[in-house]
Amino acid sequence: MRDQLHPEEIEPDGDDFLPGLAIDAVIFGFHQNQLKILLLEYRNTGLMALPGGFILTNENLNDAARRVLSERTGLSDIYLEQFYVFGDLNRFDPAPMRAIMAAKGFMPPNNHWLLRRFVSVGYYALVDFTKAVPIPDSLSDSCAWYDLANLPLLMQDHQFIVQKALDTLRTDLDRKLIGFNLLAETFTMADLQSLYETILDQKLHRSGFQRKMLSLGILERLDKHYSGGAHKAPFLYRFIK
Amino acid sequence: MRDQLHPEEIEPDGDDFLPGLAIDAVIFGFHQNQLKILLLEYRNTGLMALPGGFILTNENLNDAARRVLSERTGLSDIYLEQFYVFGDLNRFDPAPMRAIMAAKGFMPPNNHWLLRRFVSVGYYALVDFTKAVPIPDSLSDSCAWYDLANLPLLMQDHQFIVQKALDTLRTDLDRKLIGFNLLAETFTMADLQSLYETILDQKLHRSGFQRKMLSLGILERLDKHYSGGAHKAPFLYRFIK
DNA sequence: TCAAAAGTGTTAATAGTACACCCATGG
DNA sequence: CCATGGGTGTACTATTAACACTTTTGA
Repeated sequence: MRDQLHPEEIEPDGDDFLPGLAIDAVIFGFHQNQLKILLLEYRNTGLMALPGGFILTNENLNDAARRVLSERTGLSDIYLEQFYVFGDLNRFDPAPMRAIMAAKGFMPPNNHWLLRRFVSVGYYALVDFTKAVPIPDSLSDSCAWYDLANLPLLMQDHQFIVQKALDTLRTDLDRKLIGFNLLAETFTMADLQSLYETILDQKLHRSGFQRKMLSLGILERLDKHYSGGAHKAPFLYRFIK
Repeated sequence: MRDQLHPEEIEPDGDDFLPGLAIDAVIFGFHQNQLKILLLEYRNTGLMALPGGFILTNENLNDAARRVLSERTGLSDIYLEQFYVFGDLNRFDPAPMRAIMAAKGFMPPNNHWLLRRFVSVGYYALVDFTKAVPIPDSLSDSCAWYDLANLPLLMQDHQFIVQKALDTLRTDLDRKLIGFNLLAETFTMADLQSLYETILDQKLHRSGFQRKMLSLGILERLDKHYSGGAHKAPFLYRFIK
């Protein structure tokens, strides 16, 4: 359900927000050949959750998602995509949220708006790991990157949401030019291939990959990158805007 | 926003439903080589709209969509897919809904729940045209098929929703085995090709299409179909379950 | 026997896979 | 001068596209 509270969200009516509707964000980053996502931790409860938020009554849904993303990463202009709406009744379980609020010393009434049923719109986002600055929300104690391959136990159905986001990311990888949003401004072909291999969880052929990427006509070749390694220096590339 | 009202929906609080959340359904059918969708008409207002509905407080989101589909077509086990959530503020315009209710002799108070802002989950559905029995909802005067290529003016952003559904249908056509849900139980290869050509709005090569479909291994060849035409009788096919 | 439509075959073009080769680089 | 990684070349294969040929059907 939800995890991010501003002071006004503690109020029992939640009048500033659309009722019963939330956003859950699976924020992907890529670092040292590993896919990572941002998770929030509620220390006194042991609960971990996806970043999320609510929609202001005078705010577009997609803008609310961008706001959540920006609040958790400090970044704007993030690649963002809706991928599914989670609306099953069995998501409804007020216990974790009550525990989280209690751990913060707030005892909500039983009819508190945060303890009601929520339908959640899932978004996935792709950010430059080196640029993002994870920032906890008002109810969580930490916001940090976690290896997708080695996630801790997540509250509610957040594990399922992550899986669905990853599935969507994989099928979108061909059709959209997604890979580039996870890399720094310039990168080598090996960086790009490693990203693709990590997302798809399979090895790709080096020469074929190189020519396929170049044939797309979306890469600009820059100077060579001298890493200090004892081998031919690879070209750097940049995504043509 | 919304168009389908049960008696209990006329009540000003809408307590039986999740507040501010609706479903809009783009229901595709295929007949005489034309893609069609179901539309509702509100005669006294001149307004036309997509079928839609709300989510009961004790109902799964996807089940609500299935219910709406079933109520408008008389069919169950319909192919159904979420495709987008429409949550922009500029969708919010209570005038059409007020006009619709007024035309039915009901003057809603200004704070009536149906006149508030709605976020709408878009679903597209694929149904067998010959089996569906279009049924209006309690506020509309007709429910009928309309040529996608020649749609009337739709209320609010429903034209945009249809376009987005069609875009999704096209990109899904390869990845999922979608085509078959729009045809009768048995069909000729020409029927199937015509369906694909209509959805994609482009000509396909006959022999290539035939072999590609057969190579998928999902078609069962049945008896020949003698149409009375002065030409070779085509085989009928059925989708292997 | 003819025209129309259906099924299959043939070839060319294209894209994808696998592997090989040579080059640059720093130790 | 060697090991390593990088860029490109080439052969092979699978898929797709384009067109041709043959068969069936009812008039």
